[in-house]
Amino acid sequence: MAYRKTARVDEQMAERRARILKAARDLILQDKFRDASIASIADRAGVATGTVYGYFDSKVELLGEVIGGVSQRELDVVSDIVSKQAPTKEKLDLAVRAFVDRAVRGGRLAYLLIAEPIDKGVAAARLNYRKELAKVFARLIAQGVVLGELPRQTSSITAAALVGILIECLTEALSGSRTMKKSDHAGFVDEVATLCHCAVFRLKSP
Amino acid sequence: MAYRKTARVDEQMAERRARILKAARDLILQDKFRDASIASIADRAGVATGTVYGYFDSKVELLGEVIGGVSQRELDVVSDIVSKQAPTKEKLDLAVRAFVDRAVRGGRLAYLLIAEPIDKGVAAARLNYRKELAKVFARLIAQGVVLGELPRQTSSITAAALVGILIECLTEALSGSRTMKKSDHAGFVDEVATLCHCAVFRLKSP
Amino acid sequence: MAYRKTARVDEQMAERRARILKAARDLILQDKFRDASIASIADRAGVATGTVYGYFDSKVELLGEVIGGVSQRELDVVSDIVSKQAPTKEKLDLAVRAFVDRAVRGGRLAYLLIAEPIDKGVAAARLNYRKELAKVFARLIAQGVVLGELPRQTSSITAAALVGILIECLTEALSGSRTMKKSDHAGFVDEVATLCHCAVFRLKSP
Amino acid sequence: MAYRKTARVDEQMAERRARILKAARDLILQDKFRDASIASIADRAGVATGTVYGYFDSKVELLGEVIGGVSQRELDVVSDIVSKQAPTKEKLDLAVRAFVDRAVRGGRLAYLLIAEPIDKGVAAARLNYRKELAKVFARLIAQGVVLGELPRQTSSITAAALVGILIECLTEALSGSRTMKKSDHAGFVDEVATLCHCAVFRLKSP
DNA sequence: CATGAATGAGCCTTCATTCAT
DNA sequence: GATGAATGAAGGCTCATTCAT
Repeated sequence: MAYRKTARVDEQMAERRARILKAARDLILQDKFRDASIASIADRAGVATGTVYGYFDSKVELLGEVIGGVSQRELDVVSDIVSKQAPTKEKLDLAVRAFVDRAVRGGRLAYLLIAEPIDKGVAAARLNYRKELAKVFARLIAQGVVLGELPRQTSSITAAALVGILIECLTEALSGSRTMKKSDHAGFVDEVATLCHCAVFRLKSP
Repeated sequence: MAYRKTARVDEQMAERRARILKAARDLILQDKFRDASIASIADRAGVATGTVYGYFDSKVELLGEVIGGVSQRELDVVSDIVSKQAPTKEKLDLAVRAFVDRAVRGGRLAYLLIAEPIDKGVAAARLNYRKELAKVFARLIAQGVVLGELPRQTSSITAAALVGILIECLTEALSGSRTMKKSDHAGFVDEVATLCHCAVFRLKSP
Repeated sequence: MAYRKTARVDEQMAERRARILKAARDLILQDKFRDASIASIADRAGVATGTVYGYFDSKVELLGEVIGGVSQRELDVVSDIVSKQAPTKEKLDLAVRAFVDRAVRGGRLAYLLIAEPIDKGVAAARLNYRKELAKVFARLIAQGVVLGELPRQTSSITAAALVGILIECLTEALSGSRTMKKSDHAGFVDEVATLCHCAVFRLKSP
Repeated sequence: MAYRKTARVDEQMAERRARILKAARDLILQDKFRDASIASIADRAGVATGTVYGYFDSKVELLGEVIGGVSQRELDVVSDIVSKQAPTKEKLDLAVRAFVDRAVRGGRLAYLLIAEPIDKGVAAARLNYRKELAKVFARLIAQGVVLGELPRQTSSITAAALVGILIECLTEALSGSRTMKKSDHAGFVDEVATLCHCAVFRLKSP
C-alpha cells in the first residue's frame, strides 16, 4: 500500500509540475513575458504561489525550463532529420521546411524564442536554444563538407547564418498579428528554404 | 558676459546629458539591461536621480535613446553606401563589410541591439532598428532586381535574411568575452560577406 | 481541523484589516491627511507596507473606505429616523439630535468628514457623504411640504443649509482639542436643533 | 539717483510679488490645488522657480497668502456692512446678499475657500477665513441681542450656522460646472437670505 | 537679486520569496 | 507537501527647496 500511495503521490506531483509549466507557457505566449508573475502562474495552474517553489527553485529556473521545453521539441525535430541517411542538400531542405512550418503553425511561439522582452535569467535559456540549433546545423554542414557535398566553409558561421535567416524571416513574418494565407505560406517557405540552400552551397555569381 | 555664462551652462548640460547616456550605455553593456535602474545610471553618471528626469522624460525614453543613438549611426553608414552609384553587388559587399566591421570594433555593442534582455518599452526601439536596417537592404535588393542585376525575389524576405545573417553571425562572434584576432577578423568578414552575397544572388546548386 | 484553521485565519485577517483601517483613521485624525502615507499607516498597524495592498487595492481605496465607513453609519442613523412614521417636525428634531450626538461623541471624527486637507481621490468620498446626507434631508423636507407640514421651499437648498449648519456648528464645537462638558453639550444640541427647525419652517419676523 | 533707483526696484519687486500671487491664484482656480506646483506658478508668473523663494519663505506661505488675500476682500465687504448704522435685520440681509452675490459671480472662488483638496499648511488659512467670517457675524448677532432686536442665543453658534448655510448652499450651487441663470440666481439668493434670517430670529413653529 | 538646474527625500506600488499553519 | 498571507527590498517618478553662476 505504501508503494501505491507513493506512486499516486508521484503521479500527482508530476501532473502538478506539468500544470505549472503549462500555465507559465500559456501566460508567456498570451500576455507577454512581463505579466508572467509567479502569482499569475500559480493562479492559472490552480495551485498556491508557495507550491511553485516546491517544484522550482526560483522563477528563473521555471521560466528557463519553459523555454527549454519548447525549444527541445524544435531541436529534436530538426536533429532527427539531420541524423537521417540522405544527401546533405535534401536533409537541409527538410530540416528548414520542418522548422519553418512548425514555427508558422505555432504562431507566436517562434517569437517567444526570439524577440520577446525577457527576464534576465531566462535569456540564457533562449540563447542556449539558438546555440543548440546552430550546433545541429553545424553538424550537418561539417558532414556535408567532409562528404564533399558542400564547399569548404567555417561550419559554425554558416550555421549561425542559417539560424539568423530562419529567426529573422520568421519574426518578420510572424511579428504582426496578421496570419499568413495558405498560398503565401508555401511561397514563404520556398524562399526561406532557397535562402538557406544558397547560404550553405555558396555559389557566387561571377 | 551673459552670453558666455549661457554658453558655458549649455556646455555643461550637454556634457551631463552625454554622461547620463554613457552611464546608461555602459551599464547596459556591462551589467545587462535589468540592472540599469535610474538610480544606478544616475549614480554612475555622478548625478542625483532627479537630475536624470531633467534630461529625459522617462526611463523608456532614456534607454530608447541609447539604442536609437547606437542604431542611427549604423543605419546611416549602411544607408549612405546603398545610396551611392555603383553595381548592386559591390554596394551590398561594401555595406555588409562596413556593418560587420563597425560591429566588431564596437565590441559588445552589437549585442545590445540584438539579444539582450530588455525593457518592455525599449524593445520597440530595438525592433525598429532591425526594421529600418531591413528597409535599407530591401531598397537595395529591389533596385537590383529592377536593374536586372539580381534574380526575382521577395525583397522583404531577403532583406530580413540579410539582417538575420548579420545579427546572428555577429552575436555568435561577439557573444563571448573573447576578442577576435586580426587574422580571424578578416576571414570572418569575408565569410559573412559571402553569405550575404549568396543570399541575394540565390544561385542554386543543381 | 481545516475548518478551525480557516476560521482562525479569517479572524486574523479581519483583525488585520481592521487594524490597518484604524491606523489610517488615527493618523488622519491626529496628524492630518498628508502624513497618512502608506508607509506610516503600515507601520502604525504593525504590518509591512506590502501587506496593506493585500487588503486594499490602492491608497485612494483605503482612505475612501475610512471616510466611507465613518459616513455610512451616520447616514444610516439619520436615514432610519427619516423613514419612520411621525410628524416632520419631530423626525427632523430626532435626526438632527442623533447626528449631533454621534458626532460629539465621535470626537474629532466629524472634523475628518468636513474640513481636513484631503487627498485628491478621497475628496470624492467626502463630497459624496455630504451629498448623501443632503439627499436624506431633502427627502424629509419634500415630504413635509407635500403633507402641508412645511411651507413651500426649494428642498435641495434647505437640505444643503441643514448640512451646513450641522457641519459648521460641529466643526466649531469640535475643532479645538477641548472636550465639551455635559451641561454645555445639552445646550449646544438644543441650539443646533432649534437652528435646523427654524431653517425648515422659515417663520420670518415681521 | 540712488533714491529713484531704489524706488523703481521696489516697484518692480512689488509687481513681481503680485504677479506670483496672481499666478498661484489663477492656477488654483483653474487647475485644482494639486497642480499648483512652485514650478507651474513660477512659470505662469514669468519668473524662475528660485525667484519665488525671494518673495515667499515656502510654498505654504505663498498659498496661505493666496487664500488670505481672497478671503480678506470678502471679509471686508461683510464687515463694512455690519459696521454700518442700521437695524440688525437689515444689516444681516445686506451682508448675506453681498456675500452670496460675490461668491456666485466669483465662480469657483467660493469653492476654493471651502471644499477643494488642499495642502497641509494652507488648511490653516482656510479655517481661519471661516473663523473670521463667523466672528463678524457673531459681532452682529451679539449687538442685535443687546439691542433687543434678536432673541437670546449663543452668538458663536448662530454665527457658525450662518457660515455653514452660506458655504454649503454655495458649494451646492457652484460645485457643478453649470452656471446659474439670472432668474435662478435671484431666487437662490432670496432663499439663502431667508434661511439666514430665520436662523438668527429663531421663530419656532408651535 | 534673478536664475533654473540639481538635489534627494519621499511617495505609491509590485512581486519574488519565505514560513507559520 | 500545500497553502497563501506577509514580507520588504526595489523600482520609477515628483517636487519643494537650495545654491552656484
